[in-house]
Amino acid sequence: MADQKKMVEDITSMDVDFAKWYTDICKKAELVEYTSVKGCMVIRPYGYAIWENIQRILDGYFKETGHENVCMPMFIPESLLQKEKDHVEGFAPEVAWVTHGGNDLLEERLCVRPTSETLFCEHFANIVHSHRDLPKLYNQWVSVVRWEKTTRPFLRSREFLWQEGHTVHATAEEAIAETEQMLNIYADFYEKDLAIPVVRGQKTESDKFAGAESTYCIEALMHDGKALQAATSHYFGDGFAKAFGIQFQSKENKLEYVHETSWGLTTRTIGAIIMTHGDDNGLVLPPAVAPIQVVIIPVAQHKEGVLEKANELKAQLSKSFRVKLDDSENSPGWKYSEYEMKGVPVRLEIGPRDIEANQCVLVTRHNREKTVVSLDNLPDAISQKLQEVRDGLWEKAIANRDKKTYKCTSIDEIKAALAENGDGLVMAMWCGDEACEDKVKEETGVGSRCIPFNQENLDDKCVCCGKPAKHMVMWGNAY
RNA sequence: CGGGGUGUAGCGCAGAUGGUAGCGCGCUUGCUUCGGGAGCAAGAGGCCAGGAGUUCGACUCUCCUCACUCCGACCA
Repeated sequence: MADQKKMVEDITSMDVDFAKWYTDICKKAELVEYTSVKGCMVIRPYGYAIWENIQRILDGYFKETGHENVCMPMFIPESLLQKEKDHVEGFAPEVAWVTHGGNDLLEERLCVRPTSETLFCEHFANIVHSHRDLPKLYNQWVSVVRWEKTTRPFLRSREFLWQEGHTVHATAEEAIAETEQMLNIYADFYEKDLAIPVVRGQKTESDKFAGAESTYCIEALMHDGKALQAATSHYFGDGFAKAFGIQFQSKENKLEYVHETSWGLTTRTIGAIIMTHGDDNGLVLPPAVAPIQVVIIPVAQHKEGVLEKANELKAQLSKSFRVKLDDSENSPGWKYSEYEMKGVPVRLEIGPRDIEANQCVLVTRHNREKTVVSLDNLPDAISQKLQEVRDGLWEKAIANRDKKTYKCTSIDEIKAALAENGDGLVMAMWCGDEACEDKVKEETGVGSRCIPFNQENLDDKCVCCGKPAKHMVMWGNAY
């Protein structure tokens, strides 16, 4: 035992090299594998199972709030994409084009959807005629393609999975309410289900979605102090409606344009989970989306009765939880490390001594605490442990965010805070002028992430120019 | 897209001045083990990223391409 090996081999420590640590986790926890197409990765069964859980939960929230799923084509004719000027300008640099069908050159090239506003608009124009047709609350779970220059698993791939919601409404008020509702659904999902704290806010003019009137977002802080846009929700006003001719007859028999929204969340969420909760032993998954919530490790499984008991527990617990029993020939120690690497929230150890005493050992992943519990009322004990993991993750994430949130009233203060404590979220006042936004980024390296809904008056003056401040802005270095 | 780094067995790496490839882990089989990555024994596994040169001969030298990766710029 004295020359016991490192618990987990080949994971770079997160404090040594966070980026390397991240890719190590992605590969060693068997979430992704690279392919021969740059920037396009295989999401492996364990990684995809996380996504399936994310989908299942979110889709439930969408349905509860009256949304329906649809599926649009993956190709957009160039002429359709070009109907909204800002939109096409925003996306043109990163779209992939299909130019041939078989051996024949297409008359009009087709873009592989980078997002589907234009397709939805074309469709809405066809099906919306009367105020009785409104609202239309649609969503789709698909993949989109953006030809990114540099790529990273989950955080930036050329093809990624997401859901994009698209809705049209009779009034601006209704559309704005929808935008806010969806942002709150995302925020609750992140905070309650994923145990990732987020800041809700609005993007500045320069940072909003191409073609949107206003863009809202939730921003999360990763363990290394960088910010990550976790989800967005856009209000389009009637801009797209006018470009695409989406009109309806109102009760007053007037022809009016619809008001539109869109909102999305991507597989990047898996990256957020990894970078918020993971540690040097591997992944740590919030119970709500963990493909395996409880892993049962039989100890001395060759001995009489051990596997039988383990199977019995598995059958019992599978009624309430996602359970795996690992009865492979690997040693118990190997299994402990393996499932820690994979982030399984609760481990259940059962051996001859336990069976004799009618007990088992439960170990929570985030703190590796071991508890001996009775086999009576085991489901209750597990429920409690899963809740402990979720709450433990939340507290850890909140503590990290508090530690890395800096309130500053001058450029020098920003520089000093970042130099002293490393990357983090900088809260500072802003006059609303884009020149100041750019200058802060230039001088301190942190860009504006959003204007948080939760405003605090840190100062009367803009952190940059000293003129009267309009908002507190959250600044940060982002993924 | 700009600047670095790396491509040799599934993974991590070694291969001085050119001579046809090795180590650890993993994998397979057998036996012994089993409460924090077990031990012994016998095995399997390589177009040295790809292409073009130089050379009697290239993993090794030259050029080109590609991929991965890190740091910037940009983005979900």
